[in-house]
Amino acid sequence: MRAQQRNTIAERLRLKSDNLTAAERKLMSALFANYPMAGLVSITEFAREAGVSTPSVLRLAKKLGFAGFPSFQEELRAELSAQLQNPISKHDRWSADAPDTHILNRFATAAMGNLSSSLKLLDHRAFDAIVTLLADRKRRIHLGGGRITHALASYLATHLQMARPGVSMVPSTPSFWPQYLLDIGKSDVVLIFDIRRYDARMLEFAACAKERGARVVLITDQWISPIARLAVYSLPLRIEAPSSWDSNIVPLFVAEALVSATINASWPETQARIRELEGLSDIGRRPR
Amino acid sequence: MRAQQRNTIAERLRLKSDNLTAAERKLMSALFANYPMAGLVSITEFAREAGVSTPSVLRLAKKLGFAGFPSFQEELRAELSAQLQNPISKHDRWSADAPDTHILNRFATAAMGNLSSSLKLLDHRAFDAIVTLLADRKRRIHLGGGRITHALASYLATHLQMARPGVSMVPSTPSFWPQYLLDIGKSDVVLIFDIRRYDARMLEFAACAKERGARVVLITDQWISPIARLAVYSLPLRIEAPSSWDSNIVPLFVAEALVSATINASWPETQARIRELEGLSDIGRRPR
DNA sequence: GCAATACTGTAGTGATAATTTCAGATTGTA
DNA sequence: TACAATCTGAAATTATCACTACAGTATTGC
Repeated sequence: MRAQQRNTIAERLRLKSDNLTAAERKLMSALFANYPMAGLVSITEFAREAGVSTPSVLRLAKKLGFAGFPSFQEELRAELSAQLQNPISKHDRWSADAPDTHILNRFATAAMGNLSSSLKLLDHRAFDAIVTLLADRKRRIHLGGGRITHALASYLATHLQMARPGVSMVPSTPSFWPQYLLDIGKSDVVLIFDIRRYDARMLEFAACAKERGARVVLITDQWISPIARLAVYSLPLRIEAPSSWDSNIVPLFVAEALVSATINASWPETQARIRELEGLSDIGRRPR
Repeated sequence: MRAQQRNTIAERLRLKSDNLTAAERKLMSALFANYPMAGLVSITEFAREAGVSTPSVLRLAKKLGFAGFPSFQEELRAELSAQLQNPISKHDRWSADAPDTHILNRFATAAMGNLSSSLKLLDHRAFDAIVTLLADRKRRIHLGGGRITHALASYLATHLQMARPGVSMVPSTPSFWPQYLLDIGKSDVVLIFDIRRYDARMLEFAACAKERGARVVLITDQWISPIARLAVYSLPLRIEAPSSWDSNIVPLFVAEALVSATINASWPETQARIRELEGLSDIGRRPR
């Protein structure tokens, strides 16, 4: 029977993924992280890599219809061997079974290209300087974005708020801006996401903030928002996607990297803050 | 010293091929006949395959500078692994002048690793099925997320709204849920982002929505939210980051790919809608 | 809230793999 | 043909691996 089964182990796992236990999912995930090499080590090592016990590996192998770990491994080797025979296959594909033209693969290629070329263009000293600003607790941080990028700014705000006090979102409604600007002063930092099509009103906001002495930091696309002229630092990123609009993966990447670097830059205070947050975080949740 | 050696085992063997003994040459040709798979079996089997004894294999391994057969094999695996991971491992460094340890480079490596293994894990048929649901204009779409993932859901909502009518966000305040649930019916789709730490209230919401006949779709992490049991489709993604919390780059990637695929799936109607949107989009903007 | 079920890891055991030892085989040289 | 040097594999030893039994821990269903 087993010989009839044409599917690869990867496919079989995916099909069964609904009725796998937690330990088995850990294994699946570890295997896919480096497929199929991760499974070609000893059962002990594979188990350790996935963070489970050896019996769990064995149980998974049996669940997939193998007599034991060695025969599971033999199948993996056979697959790999077959794959190495025809050089055209797989390698350049992201989602193993989907065709190259599948949107997942096309998007992955684009995202990968964007990230890679953004990072080559990006000045890491500017990045570090921005981190220094964000980590300075004497400054207040204001985050803003346009219609689309608002979600990014809000994501960054949520994370920065965990790291430090004095972080707030610029209201998305312009009519609230006057009173918001009132409280922006010399030591403040205004970080704006602005990618095409650039938001004319956001430019006005940035100009007002700068006039009041705030430092403007800009995250924009390769065509560079006009806000750049007002900004002390601006990071231009690549955002092309195989779709009718742009991809915000790289801006999100930068946002996450900024948060992480900011936290590292002021770890002792941040750690204390996060501890405190943990203590409070049951509030607003229902008891189990 | 050995660590310095950059050559592959194949190259090293060819260099040494002049002073190899008869048994060792047998091994070499057996290995090259099916490189490197032939060497990835047990020492016994490899010896038998080449027609020599096990000590001969061991002697060859030592001659090449390895401590024993296992470390020889480990090197073979490492070679193969590097070869298979091609698209990722090309860039030893992402941001040109920054050191490898710079957060930008570490984050980029993690992000690409996550993307690559998520796509291996991801069932593209489930993805396509979700797209079919999202593109079906007879269904209404409800998007929800937890504290962190709310921004993702909102990002997806913004884009889907451009593509089709009947898209709305699940309110983030649970007290509004009863009246919101009231309007959820049999043909509706509820798409939820839920990554650890999983939101217990979101689970309740999903359960209620399912009870009312809606189809629940889940985007989650590799440890899989409990909502998966209610969902018709769930996409588990990798979200590890070199920071104290998780990266949402891959979920955003999936969100963007979903939008793009949804638009493609119903292009004529969507095109008309986008044209109309263009016409309206001056409203709310000041004249230049 | 409690019992029943399913899941998971620890510890122990048998099996197999890797390594060492050593004697026999092979080769080249006088 | 004898001898030395080298090579090779059988057998014994050691280390590691694959597997089983069982008991503790979560989860589910009532």
